[in-house]
Amino acid sequence: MAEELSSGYIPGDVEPGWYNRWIDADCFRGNEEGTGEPYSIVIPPPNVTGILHLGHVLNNTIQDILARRARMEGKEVLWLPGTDHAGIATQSKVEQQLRKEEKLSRHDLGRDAFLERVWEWKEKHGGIIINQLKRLGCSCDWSRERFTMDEDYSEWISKIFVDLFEEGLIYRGKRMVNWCPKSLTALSDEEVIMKPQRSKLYYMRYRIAGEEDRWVEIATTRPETLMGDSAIAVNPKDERYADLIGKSAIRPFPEKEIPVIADEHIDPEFGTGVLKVTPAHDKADFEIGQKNDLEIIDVFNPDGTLNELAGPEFAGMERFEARKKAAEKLEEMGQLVKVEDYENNVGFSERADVPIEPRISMQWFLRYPCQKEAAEAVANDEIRFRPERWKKTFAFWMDGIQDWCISRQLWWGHQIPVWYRKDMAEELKNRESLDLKDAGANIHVGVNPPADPENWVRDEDVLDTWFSSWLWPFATMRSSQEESTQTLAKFYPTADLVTGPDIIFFWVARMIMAGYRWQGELPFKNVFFTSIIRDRKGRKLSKSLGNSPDPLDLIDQFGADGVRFGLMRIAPTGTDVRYDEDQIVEGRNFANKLWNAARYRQMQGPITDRQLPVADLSIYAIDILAKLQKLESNLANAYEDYRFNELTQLLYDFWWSEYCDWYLESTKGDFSDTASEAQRQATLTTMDVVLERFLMLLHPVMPHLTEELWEKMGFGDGETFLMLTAVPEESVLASVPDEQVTAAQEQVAKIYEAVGRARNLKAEYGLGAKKDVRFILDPSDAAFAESEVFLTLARGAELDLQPGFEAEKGVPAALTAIGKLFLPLDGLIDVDAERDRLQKELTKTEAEVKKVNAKLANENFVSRAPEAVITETKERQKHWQDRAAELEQMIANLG
RNA sequence: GCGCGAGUAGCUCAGCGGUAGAGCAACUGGUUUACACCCAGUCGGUCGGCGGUUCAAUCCCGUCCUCGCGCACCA
Repeated sequence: MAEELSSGYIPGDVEPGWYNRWIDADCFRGNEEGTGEPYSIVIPPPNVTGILHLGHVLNNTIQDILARRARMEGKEVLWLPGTDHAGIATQSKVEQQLRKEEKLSRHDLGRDAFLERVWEWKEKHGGIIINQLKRLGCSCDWSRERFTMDEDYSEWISKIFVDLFEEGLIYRGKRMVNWCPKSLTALSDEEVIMKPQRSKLYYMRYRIAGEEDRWVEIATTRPETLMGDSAIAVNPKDERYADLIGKSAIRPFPEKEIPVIADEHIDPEFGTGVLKVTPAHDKADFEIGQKNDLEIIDVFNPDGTLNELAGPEFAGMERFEARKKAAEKLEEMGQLVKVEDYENNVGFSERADVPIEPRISMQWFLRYPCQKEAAEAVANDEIRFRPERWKKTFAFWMDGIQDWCISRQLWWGHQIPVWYRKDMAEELKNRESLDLKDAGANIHVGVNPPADPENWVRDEDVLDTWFSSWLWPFATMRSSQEESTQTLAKFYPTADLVTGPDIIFFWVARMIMAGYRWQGELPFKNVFFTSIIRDRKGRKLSKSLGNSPDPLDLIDQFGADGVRFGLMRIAPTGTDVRYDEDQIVEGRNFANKLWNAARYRQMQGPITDRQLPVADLSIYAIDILAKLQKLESNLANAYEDYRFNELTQLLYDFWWSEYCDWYLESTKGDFSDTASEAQRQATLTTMDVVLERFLMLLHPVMPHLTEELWEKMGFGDGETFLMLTAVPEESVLASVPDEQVTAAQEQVAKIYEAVGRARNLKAEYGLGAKKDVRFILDPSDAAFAESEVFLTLARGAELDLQPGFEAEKGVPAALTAIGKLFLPLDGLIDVDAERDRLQKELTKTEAEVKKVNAKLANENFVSRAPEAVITETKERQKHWQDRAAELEQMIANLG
């Protein structure tokens, strides 16, 4: 029921209450038995360890807007939420805590005890981000919340591993991988970030074996790996070194004779044109090694320190320490020629932010399934990417797709469902490769463990977290045991996926392939890519820079609705977003503006039945209703194109400018003692119609505030929720003839324009605040009858209609759309000031005349431009010419 | 190196063939039937540079400059 509004909107008093009421009433439930057209989104699962940052706010606000809009279109909506287990991030957080608080490593605890700790940690902190999403107002169906380590979900992981293994797409092999010496695990190519580094290029010389004082010079950035050199290589076409091929060089330490070989890969232009070949520590070198059957000498330990193979003085030394030491040693031996500054790109571990080591190790790899289907679906727009340009990025990656290293040397995650027979385990572990044809008596690959587990040992590794996320759209809707479910039948494929372009390969591409592989169809129809939020200086938001505001602080300060609205106004249309707190302030201000406009309405009397009295509608009422109608169609277009900034701006402009600044102000006279009851009722009804419809339109963006006003104003019946109310399809102006609407809008536009002129005149003469001024109008239409509203808006006491009025010299005047307007100033006439003012306007007008004349004087324009453009230009010419003539006359009259 | 995107008012950004727009900031003036988280007014732009297409270019094309991003990578 209607309830009085306070003078300022306090979001903190309103928002949490509404969220609880929605939850209690089960408003977010996606009903698989519902009859409405289905609309579904799966949330990009945030890390269970994570806390909300602005990127999440942006992303989830968009999803919430889409979900709420769909509900109000009468659709059956499912927004399915959840979190992922974030293997490396979570494990290292718990390890860190363990080290700090108990001085223990995970190995001290052992696998099972450690995992128990992780689960404890998850129980304690895992709900944080979910609660933060709730505070934002996200209308997720929490009854369906999923976690990638849930039992059901985990079964899926084993199942797909087994499927892919049996299909021959998963294999184990000894390969060069990206090794993170800090997290002590292999990483996929996607988890390596190339960063330019200021390095040094070391020029060193190796002696040629069997020759008197002959040396060969080699340039390298990594002298610490020279102990692992097993050859040096030159380009076969490089004449400088042709005679060396087949000979040997002496590796300085540990001293050893290594062959000089020829390989096309070597660029004669780079450095000295000679490459030291370290097959164990460089991807390219590894390949050269394979081709030439070179020895692989791994001189590193997994943690990035050097081992005994590097020699006793290097063993145990950290890799960058060893770099210095190796250079010093070469120097001492007289084999360091020079050192140059050099900038090169070095791969860093995305999570641990340390340089990765290319390292040979035994890992599981996946050849992607359904590549063709995925590539085609995006190429032919069955799955639409927005903005479209990401299609290209996707296609490019799909085209050069590499096998995916899916094993991780971690404990937290889905353990690989492979068991080795105990007595064979060592031998199998070291086997160069392993795949389908090796399975059988000694290797068990299955969802369930072998029947006699005591005779088997399980592969210790876990799977990449993304190996679980790529199943998200369907594995959240049915278990691996079920053929289908009602939920899946109703809501799969999902409609929209909202995510960042930074995970287009990590997640989006893989989900598409998984969708085709296990569901036989695409997982979503549209992908909307948001972008990265930066600060005003264009830097990425990050904790270490301290430029990343805590969204919860912002919500406390400005309200969730204010944050949502503010962020949407700067939402990306394809590029990065520059975050600016002023925008959030604007969001809050807008909420307050709406609140107060509702409050004003409330002060004028009880709510009406919202049946427009067509015969009594003023031109201003018709105008605002027409603008509301226009707003609805503009909004529909903006939604169609996922233009969130535009739709927010449309809502803002309509309400603040069109409704509050103009319409609401124009009605103030309707509530005076002299106004008729019919007039008053017509205005109140118009206001109610506009406000009610506007609350519906705004609701997806500002759910709490709109729901509150809906209730407090008394629009609902006290039982239903605005969020579940369908927006009527019928236009608010359906009962008014089009010609009448057009005529009213034209007239109102003229009056508003003239009001602007009048205000301007007042301000120019320092009377901006005065209300008792008298205007004289020489009207262009003798039937002019809108004096009252004109005076309300322009704040004047009298509008004296005097056709053909001739002013005294120096009386300020302005040309308006409704006629020539004068502002008589008793005894205050300043002829010079008025002349200057008019002259200024004349100058501007003449510039316009000149522009338009030039255009019409151009024969090419007149003969080739479309008729409509020429007509319009001629009209404009007349308009400016008339105006200039009148201004000239006015100036002449001043003497 | 290849590809993508951006450069419009002091700031954050819209507009993308036919009279350059908003909000903030600045300045002037204001308590008026809600709102100072407010109201009214003003100032402010060779739309990154240079060419081209067109009757007409901020918008299309080419090229260059600056910045950001992605991919690849020469040790």
